[in-house]
Amino acid sequence: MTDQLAPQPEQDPSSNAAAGAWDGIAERLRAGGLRWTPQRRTLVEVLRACKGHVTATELIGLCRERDATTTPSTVYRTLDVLEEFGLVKHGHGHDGREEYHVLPEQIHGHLYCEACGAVWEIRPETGAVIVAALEADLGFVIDLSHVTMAGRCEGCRD
Amino acid sequence: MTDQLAPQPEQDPSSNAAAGAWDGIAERLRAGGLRWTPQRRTLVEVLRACKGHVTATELIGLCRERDATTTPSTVYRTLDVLEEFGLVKHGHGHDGREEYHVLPEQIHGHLYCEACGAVWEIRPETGAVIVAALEADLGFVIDLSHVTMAGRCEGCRD
DNA sequence: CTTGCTATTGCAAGAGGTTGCGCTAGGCTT
DNA sequence: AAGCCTAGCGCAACCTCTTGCAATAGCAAG
Repeated sequence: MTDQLAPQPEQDPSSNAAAGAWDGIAERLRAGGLRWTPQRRTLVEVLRACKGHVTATELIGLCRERDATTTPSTVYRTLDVLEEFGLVKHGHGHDGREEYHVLPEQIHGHLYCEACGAVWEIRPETGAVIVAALEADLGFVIDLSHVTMAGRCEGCRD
Repeated sequence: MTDQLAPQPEQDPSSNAAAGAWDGIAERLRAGGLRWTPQRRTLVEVLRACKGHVTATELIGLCRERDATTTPSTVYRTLDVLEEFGLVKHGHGHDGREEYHVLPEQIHGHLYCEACGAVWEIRPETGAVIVAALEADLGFVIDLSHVTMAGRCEGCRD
């Protein structure tokens, strides 16, 4: 189950780009009748320092480093709120566990190799082909980043 | 979160086709040094009566109807064994929960509409396009049936 | 039929995630 | 500066799934 051995793995060039996207949150929350609490502040600080993908468990761990009193339910609920504001987006890894995409700039899908455990990114052009195929078929517009598809990478198919 | 409202939902024409595929299991298990136990018998009886897809939770419930002493860990472990024999195949629903495909005759993917909750099947031809696109891109061979992709169906995209 | 090896079982504990509920405390109003 | 309304918090309980371990029971051999 070891990860990140892929020949062409997770590239994150403009990682924490648009870091300023977080700037107005306190105000944006209040504008919607929501509140800016210490717990939310902690989670947002953690997320600002994240690039790409994080699992919910990792986020809870990181929050606890800053505030040992962090409770899981609060983190999950805050993530739901942030998702409504478009600041994070949740998905499911190959095993169904939750993982969050921070600042989903460029939507891309993921492939998990069941044999070597590596995770690959689907190139945007290929993703576009997939999305187009489904739209042509059923008129369905999919969110390619919601799930990690499983299979076998080039080097692992017997 | 109600399901099965799709205009073109889950069709299962030859549902429990190849029901005979279950016939030799006891012997096949023994041939591999494994054992035929009452618990496995119960689960297989339940599976024989299933068509298409079932969640792990549903299976545990159905087993308990036949044998109230059924324990979850045994069911999960038996499902793993049956999967190695190709009799079932596990995947993950849109929310990451496990679901099993019984007698995976024709591999097909699923789409979940986040708005209306309906589940749609991806037509084999469309699935082939998707698989081909990924193979051409990265040489990756995916298992389209492992996950349920999420998005919005024709009637639900604003 | 009895014996013995070991695959399986059931239990208990634990990890990840969700939910209902009473109390706390943001933050707008006066 | 004080008060009120209610969003959000922490807790406890529950659900799904996994894993380690000791005891049980298939089943093949004698």
